[in-house]
Amino acid sequence: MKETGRSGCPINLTLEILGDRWSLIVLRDMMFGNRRHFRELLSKSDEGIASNILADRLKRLVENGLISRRDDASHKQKGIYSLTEMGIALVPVFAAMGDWGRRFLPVTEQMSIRAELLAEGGPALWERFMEELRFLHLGAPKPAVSVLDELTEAYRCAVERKRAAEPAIA
Amino acid sequence: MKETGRSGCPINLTLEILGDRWSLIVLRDMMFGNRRHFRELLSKSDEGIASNILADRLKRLVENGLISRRDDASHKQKGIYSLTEMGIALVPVFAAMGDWGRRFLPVTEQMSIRAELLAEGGPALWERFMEELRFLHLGAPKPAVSVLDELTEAYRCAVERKRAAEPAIA
DNA sequence: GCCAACTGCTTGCAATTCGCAACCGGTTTC
DNA sequence: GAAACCGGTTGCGAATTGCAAGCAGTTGGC
Repeated sequence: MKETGRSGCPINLTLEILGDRWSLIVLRDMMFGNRRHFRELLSKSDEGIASNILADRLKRLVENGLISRRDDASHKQKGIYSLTEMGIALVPVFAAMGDWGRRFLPVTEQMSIRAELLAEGGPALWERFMEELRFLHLGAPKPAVSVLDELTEAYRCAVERKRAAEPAIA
Repeated sequence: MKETGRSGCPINLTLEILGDRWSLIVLRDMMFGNRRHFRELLSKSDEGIASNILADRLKRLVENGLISRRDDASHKQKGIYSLTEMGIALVPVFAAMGDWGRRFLPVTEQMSIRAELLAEGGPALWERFMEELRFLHLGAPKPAVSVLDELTEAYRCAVERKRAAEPAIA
């Protein structure tokens, strides 16, 4: 996590920045859940990140150039976190990790639907998704269709199906 | 790192297993450096992993099914660690991470040559590499050509070039 | 104008993990 | 017979983590 490592290997340097339990979780929520505020990231986290950890990771991610922070014009205390191009470029990494995880780990069906779609779509879909993230986070032109909407809708449907199939648990 | 997380998200589960500073380093050395013994992984590590950390990670990786351990017939004390199919399937993840790292982080030229080749080769090359890893680690048939040799040779050449260009440092 | 709810964090503290170094019994080599 | 090598283990101080509580300033509803 600290930049004290001595190897210039891409894998090593990547792990020095992202090799912990929470950094990629935060980025995942910003990317796929479109969470942009501190409280959003804190309270809507499926994994229950602690506020001090979240504050530390956001600071570190800003320092490392993966995200940026600006004040929210509508609320003097709110800050808005945005992905940078460096953060957006992690889409293929998430796609690869998600695909691996859904194949080998005990994922829940509804949580893995997005990973499945992303894997099926391949690099072409990733590029469209990245274009959309550039619109949402960097003010680039709005793409014609929303990949995020498709992923989110598929996830919502999967949750709905699950809920219908097991009403006792819900 | 502990499996106490509560989300069935593929990314989260992947991070619970691999989300630390060393696990992927160990796998990288086994995969790209063909290091199979404890001492090999310990002393030839560019990053200088500590022996207790290495022992812990190897144990955990075995427990999680990413690698396996068997005794070396040629030496009563040696153990041989092998990648499982689950570990070999991380090739696309390494490719994505390596490509991202080499684009956005201060990598050294010679260390990033393999990441570059892997990114350029795309899924077709990754599959050939995985086939070779299945040969090296799982006893599958030997492929006609060795991707690992190509990557290693390219790396060796890059080091050689570097050494020739800056003899004072070497 | 007033109060409750909400904002992004910070602080304190206990428990876990990390990183370093030294060490260990057994094995192989020379 | 000695030295090097084998895969780890142990001890220990430092850093990190996770949890809970708290905080000053801001906003929205009435």
